[in-house]
Formats: sequence, structure tokens, C-alpha cells
Amino acid sequence: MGEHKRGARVEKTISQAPPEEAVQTSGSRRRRPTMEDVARVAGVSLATVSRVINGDSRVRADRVTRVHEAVDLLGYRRDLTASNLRRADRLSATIGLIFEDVANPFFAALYRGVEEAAAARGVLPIAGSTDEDPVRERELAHAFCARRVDGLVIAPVERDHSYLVREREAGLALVYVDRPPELFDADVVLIDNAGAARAATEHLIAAGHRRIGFLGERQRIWTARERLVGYRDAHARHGIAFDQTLMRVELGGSDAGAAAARELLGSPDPPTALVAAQNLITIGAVRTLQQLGRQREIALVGIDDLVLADAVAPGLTVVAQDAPAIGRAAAELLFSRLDGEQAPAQRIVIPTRLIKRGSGEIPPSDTGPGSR
Amino acid sequence: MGEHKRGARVEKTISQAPPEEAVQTSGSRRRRPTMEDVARVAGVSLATVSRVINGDSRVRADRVTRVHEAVDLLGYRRDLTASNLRRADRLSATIGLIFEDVANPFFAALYRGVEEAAAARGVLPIAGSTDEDPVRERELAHAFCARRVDGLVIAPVERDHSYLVREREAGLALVYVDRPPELFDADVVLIDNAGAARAATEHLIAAGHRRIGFLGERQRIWTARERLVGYRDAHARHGIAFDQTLMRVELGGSDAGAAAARELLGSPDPPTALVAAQNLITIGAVRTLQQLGRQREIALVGIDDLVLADAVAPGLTVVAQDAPAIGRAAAELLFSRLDGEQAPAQRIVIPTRLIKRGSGEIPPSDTGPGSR
DNA sequence: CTGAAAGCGCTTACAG
DNA sequence: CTGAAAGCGCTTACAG
Repeated sequence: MGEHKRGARVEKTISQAPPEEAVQTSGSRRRRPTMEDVARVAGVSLATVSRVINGDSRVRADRVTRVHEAVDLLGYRRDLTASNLRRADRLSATIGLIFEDVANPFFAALYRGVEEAAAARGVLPIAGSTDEDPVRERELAHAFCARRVDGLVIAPVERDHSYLVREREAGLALVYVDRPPELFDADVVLIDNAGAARAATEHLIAAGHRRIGFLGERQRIWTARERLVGYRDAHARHGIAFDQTLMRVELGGSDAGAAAARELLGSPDPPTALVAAQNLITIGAVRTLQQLGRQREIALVGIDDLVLADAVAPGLTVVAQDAPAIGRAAAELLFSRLDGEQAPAQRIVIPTRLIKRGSGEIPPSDTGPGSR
Repeated sequence: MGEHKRGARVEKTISQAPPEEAVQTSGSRRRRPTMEDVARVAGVSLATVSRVINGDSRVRADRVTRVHEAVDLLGYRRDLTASNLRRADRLSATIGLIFEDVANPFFAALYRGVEEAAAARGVLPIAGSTDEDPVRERELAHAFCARRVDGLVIAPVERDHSYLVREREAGLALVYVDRPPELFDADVVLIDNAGAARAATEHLIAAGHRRIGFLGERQRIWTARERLVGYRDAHARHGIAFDQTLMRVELGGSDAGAAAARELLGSPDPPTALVAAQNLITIGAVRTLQQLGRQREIALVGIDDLVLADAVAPGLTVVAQDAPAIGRAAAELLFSRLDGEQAPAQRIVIPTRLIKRGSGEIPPSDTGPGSR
């Protein structure tokens, strides 16, 4: 298959089954009826069929009927890809979604929000997961553009999106979610991450904690950095010295979160409370506290809500974000751009909400030198 | 917009923004470079460009270089929709996913499994949620077909998929997941639902329970019916009379599950254990048990695992299914069909696993006339 | 109101 | 090995 290597340079993610095999795919494939077939059966021209299918009101009523009858008879279904190729607007009624992981509950809910807003317009989303790999992100973006999506909703890993400027100039609508663009002037929908982390931390400070551990994601991720900022900010606001040893970052997933929590709590001068800065990390932290049997002794506030958060004991206090609302807002922004909205790039901030369920309301324990 | 009504009849879900507006979309749109542009810059013919892009090895090396240089210079990106229109295989490298709800953790994980298997082939998934609405299912299927997806992975709501026979004849690969086709002979990947429910129920019987409540989904859903069968089956196998009053079905979501659990436990002759036959229902059951403070008294086994299931107290015993594996298997089956595999329709059963965490190992309490 | 014709951006026989 | 030409299934000026 040496001949595939070169093509791959241009279109890496698109290489599919060897063409020579694909031809003989499914034994006796039946041709789909085309507008031409419909025209023949209805006894009108191809142009008239197209007009009827597209709801052009200038067609005489009896011809409209004839065409519809032929459509039903043949089981004709329009080929949107061909239609799109020739249309003036060149809209494919498809948008691309680039997320860290579609299986993460946050992004799954975001997807749903986008889907709902898009469905109202007859638009369908294609989604892909980057796993925080910038190469994968770029491949996905290219793969989506090759399919001529009308827009991209992207939770960026990569800082440099200059590889998308040409697509934008060609009309691609671009909306960032969860994380802002870094070198681009584009619409974005997100939460106040620093504010959320600050609220989480201040909630613990209000309960009397002075030694609050921080469990954060990889700092290459913007939200992770912002949340750390909010955590530090809360300390500064309350005149509490920031203690580097209470901070664990670069955590990828629940196991890493669990291990980091265990490490922190086993340290010589341990925290009396924890801020878990991402949903999977929170899961890990909860697990560790329970394994140590200290879930009623060490306070915990998570960022981003979880299913069953109200069912653990104590209930899990979180700063919740409204993922479906983020998705809906992003989709609506994207469509407004597609409709020609020329206003400057918008930054929409979806409010978060502190949900007190118990774990965040535990006062500091007297053990350890950290308590006052 | 009266003229849109008729078009809607043929392509309901595709009607997009009024074409007349869409034209003036984004001020000065720059045309994307085409193969023609590349050909001009490289000083070769359009056909040669196409050959190079497609990795045809018969092109002379220096021309290959020239074309690649022109591609880089112009920032050319292939239009896959146009390519697909003309190719012999007519493969779009896109597949459609029709799920109940992409935000449900089970389907989100299934999506991820499909995505991974598809990515290896350069194929991208488009997904839509039906919310168990057969009309929406049909709209989604049509919308996907209009975009000329190569195949459909479908968790069916509708029993009658005869509206897809024409598409199948035209080469559409069809794989069912989670639920089998009812009137169709097609590939399917699922779990042994009756077996899972039987295992859950027998686990409770082994712990000594004789009055086991059942919380099930809407019985229009195949998995819901199967799980009820398994529950009853377990009773029959152990010579326990089936008590209709212990069964609550048609539950849609966690709130309904919570309410039904509360109702059952408050009945004159209540169960000593519960089988929660779906993930959201399990969440509701856990919630109710905790609110009543009876989580250490009433046993509970859920079907399908949940995040934090090990963190609730007692830990949640479940019969877990491997959603990513279901997704991967479905995608691989679909691709094998696309590659020409002609074998009879397959039924792949992905094993489930009982995970004991505490809630399912609670013995029957002595309260109530149901205990022996 | 309608049809013949051009053309969207590609691939693919067909010659050479 | 290469190019001119036909054509995939549509939409859209252009005439009438």
C-alpha cells in the first residue's frame, strides 16, 4: 500500500478502506433514485423537481403533486452532499464538535445542549475526542473541514489555531467552549473558572479551614490554570499564605486524583480540606477519603457536579456548571454568525452554582499543626 | 415562508436557514482553493493533482513534489463531499449513531467506543438522541442518509425499520446496538439483558431475599422488557411466586425511579430488596433509600454501572456492562460489512459482570411480613 | 411558471 | 506516466 503514504500527507485522517476493495463492497448494490428518475416518472424537468423539493412556491400546484407522488413511489431521498456542492450558501447543515472526551459527563452534557439547539435548525453535530492531544485536535479539525461542516465548536487544547484562519475566511463559523481562544479573536462560551475555584475555596475558608489542598488537572489546560488562579486568589483575599506543598497538579483522571489526595493527606503537615478542580479528580478524592475513612473529617469541594453526588456520605459539595446551557449558547452563537451576525467576538459566561451537600461544610479537625 | 412547507414533506429535518439570507452570510468570503488552483500553480493537469492527492503511485516523482508544494502554498484542503460524489465506492467516511440520549453515561461511553474504532479508519461519527421518540428516530435516520453516511449504528426505539430497506439495498451498513432489530435481519451487538437481570435477582435471592422489588423502564424498550423477563425468570428458577405488586415499570429517569422506590417501600407488604433495571433508575433508588435512611436495610442491585458507585455507602452492587466494548464491536462489525463481508447477520453478546460493593449483600431485614 | 444548460469540486475511464 | 473529457447528483441563472 505504498501509494497511500503520499496521499496521507494531505489528508491523514481520511484514508479509508483501500479503494480497490471498496468497489466490490456489497454484492448487488441498487442505485438510489435520483432527481432525474423522479423527473422522468413525474413527467417534468429536473429543474422542476429540484424546485418542488426545495419548496419553491412558483411551481404549479398539479406539478407539485405529481412530483410528490413520484417521490413517494420511488422512495426518493435527496442527496444533501450533492445539493450542498451546488448551492450558493454551501451550507452542509452539519457542525463539528471537538472535545476532550465525549464520554466525560461534562462534555456529554455539552454535546446534548448543542444537539438540541442544532436540531431546531435541522443541523447535526459530528463530534470527536482529542484526549488533550494537539495533534489529534488538528486532525479532527481538518477532518471536519474536509467534510465541509458549517462551523466548529471547539474546546481547544492547542494554543495556535492559525491553521484555521483560511477556513474561517472561507466562511467556517468558529465558537470556543469551556476554554477561550488564545491567539484568535473568536466567540467563546465558558464559565468563570477562577471565580468557581475561588468560590469553592472561600466556602472552605468560611468554614474555618486554613490549610486547603488543591488537586488540579494538567496545567496545559486553560481551565486548570484558571482554577488554580482562583484557589490562590481566595487565599490572598483572606490573607492566608499560599503553601506550595498543598498543591497537586498535572493530574489526569480519577486514579491520579485519588493518589494525589492520599499523598497530600499523608504529608507531615496535611490539609484539613480539599478542592478537587475537575469532575474525575473529585471522584478520585472521594474514593481516597472513603478508603481512609476520613470523609467526615476532611472537607471537600469539587468543581463540576457528578451523578450520585447527593448519594455519597457526606453529600458532595460542588460548584456546578450548566453544561447543556454552555452547549446551547455555543450553538446559538454559531448559528447567529452563520446568519450573518457581524458583531465583535462575544464572550458568554454561564453562571455556576455552589451546591452545599455536606462535604464542604465540615469544619477543620484539630489534628495536625495546620489548624488554629 | 410558505414555500418551505412542501419541501419539508420530503426532507423535514434538513430545512435550514432561509437560503435567501444565507447567501450574504459572512461579508467577504474567500473562496477555498480547489484542485484546479493547485493544478495551475503546479503546472500540471487537474487529473494529476487528483492522483497525487489520492496517493496514486504512477505519478512521476518530480510532479508529486510540485503538487505537494502547490498544496502547501495554497493551503489546499480536499473537499471530501465532492470527492465522495464522484468516487466509485461512494464512501463518505462518516457513520451515523442513533441513541436514546448521548448524554446518558452508557451511550456516551458507547459513542467513545465507536469513535475509537472508527478513528483507526479515518471515519467520523455523527450522533443524535431520540429520547425514545420513534418519530425523532426516523428523522435522524433520514437526516443521516441524506448526508450519505456509510452506515448506521442504531439503538432502536421503532420496531419497524422497513423505511431503511431501500438505503440498505443502496449499500448502507446497519448495525444495531443495545437492542436487536425486530423485523430486520441485521447485525447486532448487545448484552444478555435477561441474564443480567437474572444474575442481579439471583444474587439477592442467594442473600436470602424473597420479596424483591423491580424498578424498570418503559416497556416499549426492548432491554426493559428483557430485564423484566430475567427478573421473573430468577423467581421461577427458585420456586418463588412472582408478586405483581413488587413491580414498577414505565419509569423514565431518576425522579420516576425514586418515586417508585418510595412507593414500593411504603406499601403494606414491602420488598426487602430492589433490582433497579437501568442506570438513571438506580440513581433514583439510591436517593430514596438514603432519604429514608434505609440504605443499610434494603438491599439494592443496579443494572449498568455508575460513576461514584463505589463511593456511596454502602457501595452500590451492580451488574456492569462494558459500553465501550459494545461500541467498538459495533463499529468493527459495520466496517467488516463495508469491506464486503457477506456472512449471515451476527449477534455479538458482550459479557456483563456482577460487581459486589455492599448494597447487594445486605440480608433481608425482619421487619414486614415478607421475610421468612 | 418551466426547461435546457452550465457548473459545484472532484474521480475515473479513455486515449495517448 | 499524463491530460482532456465525461459525469457524480444536485442548484441556479438564463431564456422563454
